[in-house]
Amino acid sequence: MTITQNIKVAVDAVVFGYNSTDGLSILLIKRKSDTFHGTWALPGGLVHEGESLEQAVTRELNEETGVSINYLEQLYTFGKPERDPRNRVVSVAYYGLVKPDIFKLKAATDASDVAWFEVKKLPTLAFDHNEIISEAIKRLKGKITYEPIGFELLDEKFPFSELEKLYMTVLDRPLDRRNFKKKIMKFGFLEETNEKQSLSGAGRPGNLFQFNQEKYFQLKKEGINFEI
Amino acid sequence: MTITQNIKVAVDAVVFGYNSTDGLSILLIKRKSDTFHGTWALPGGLVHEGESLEQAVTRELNEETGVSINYLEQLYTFGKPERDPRNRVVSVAYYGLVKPDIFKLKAATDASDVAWFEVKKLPTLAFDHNEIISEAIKRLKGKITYEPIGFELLDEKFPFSELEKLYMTVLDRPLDRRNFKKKIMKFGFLEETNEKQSLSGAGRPGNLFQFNQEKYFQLKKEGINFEI
DNA sequence: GCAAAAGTGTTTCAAGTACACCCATGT
DNA sequence: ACATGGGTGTACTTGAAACACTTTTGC
Repeated sequence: MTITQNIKVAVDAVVFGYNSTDGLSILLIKRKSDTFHGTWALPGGLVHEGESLEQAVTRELNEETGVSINYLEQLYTFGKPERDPRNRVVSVAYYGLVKPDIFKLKAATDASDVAWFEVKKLPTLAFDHNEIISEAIKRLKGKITYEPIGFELLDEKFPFSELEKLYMTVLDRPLDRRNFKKKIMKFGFLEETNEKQSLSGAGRPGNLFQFNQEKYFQLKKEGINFEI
Repeated sequence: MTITQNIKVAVDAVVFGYNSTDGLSILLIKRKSDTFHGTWALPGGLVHEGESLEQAVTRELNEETGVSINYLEQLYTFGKPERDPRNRVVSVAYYGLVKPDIFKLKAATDASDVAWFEVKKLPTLAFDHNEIISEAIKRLKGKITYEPIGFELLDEKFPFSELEKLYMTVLDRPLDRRNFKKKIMKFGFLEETNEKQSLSGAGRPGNLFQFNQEKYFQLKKEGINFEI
């Protein structure tokens, strides 16, 4: 019954960023170590002795990419014996969402070893990272329909069309503008401001909206259930 | 960057059994090792080097309880540094469902160190196992509403009322008999047989039904979505 | 014959879906 | 003036919810 186990525990992060022109993107890093050298991979690494899994993800993200995360949730744990060719590594995958300013910022700072890739144009990744990403996308699709986490990918204040486009992008299907707005506004946690969007090109500028999280939590406690 | 990590990887299993008299129950074992000696806990243990996480759960369940599982799904990974007082253990929790015959069988064989506990009458458990169970129940509640996994807790053939009671027990709310039956039967994967229930007491015996899994998978491919 | 459980339809109400025209701005 | 994107309401259809009496069996 005395087993000397030598399995490493790692975390990996699927970080999503969004804007209406590029769609949904994922943050990747180019590997520097021998295994899969030069290959793109998810940010992540071994968990330290004294830290929680969430702390490990946050730390690794900060070390490897410099981004700080806005919304973070555990996704799934990947543990096939052969998933790392060197030794046995069990990886607890997380997925996270960042606001557009962080998304934009890093796209600029880009030192060619950290980059955003549109989910439609992902390269082949190291280890089982493509599989992890496809699970993350599946989860995001599901989650966004019954929890209003979409706001975590938008600025504090945003035109309504941005939210609509986001949902269409993530769910990968068209949505009726009027019906979508009716549904969202009925919940009561989205507030309309008086400010107007500063549109880049032509078109009528729309009002800006903001998500009221406290109101949402309150409504949730009272038993509303958000669903798209 | 060379970190000598000494974290152990374990698996724990929340195994659900069901019958209409006792309701929903969970399989627990009484601990024999020093830490938490004599305390009830979830079956589980350290993952071996060459096996997958699923294999580890199945093996541990077999070694510790003798039950073989019918439906198994990863739940969540628990990794707080202090969750095991001895050393750092990250535990990948699974939940599983067993058919009534296995549920019954083990209740009889019971050597007082393996037992079923009704979810309403759980003792205080070792480690963070109470927390794991409450997550498992939450997940089961959610899952059973959008995937027909309830059948994994019933016999091959069962009276319709069993399914109805199961849903009421798990969801912890009343359901209208006629509306529930309408909804389930509309999907088309539940088949009515000519056999009749052999009722123990008084009452009109009902027809037995069976779940047609192939038909369900086919319908799922064609894009139905089950939802209660 | 009475208690226990199963079987069965209709009506009402709420939510989902489909759909088209006008408005404000930039060029 | 025209191209671009934003804003808005109604009619129709479908699904959800509420609801009560009859039938078969054991005792």
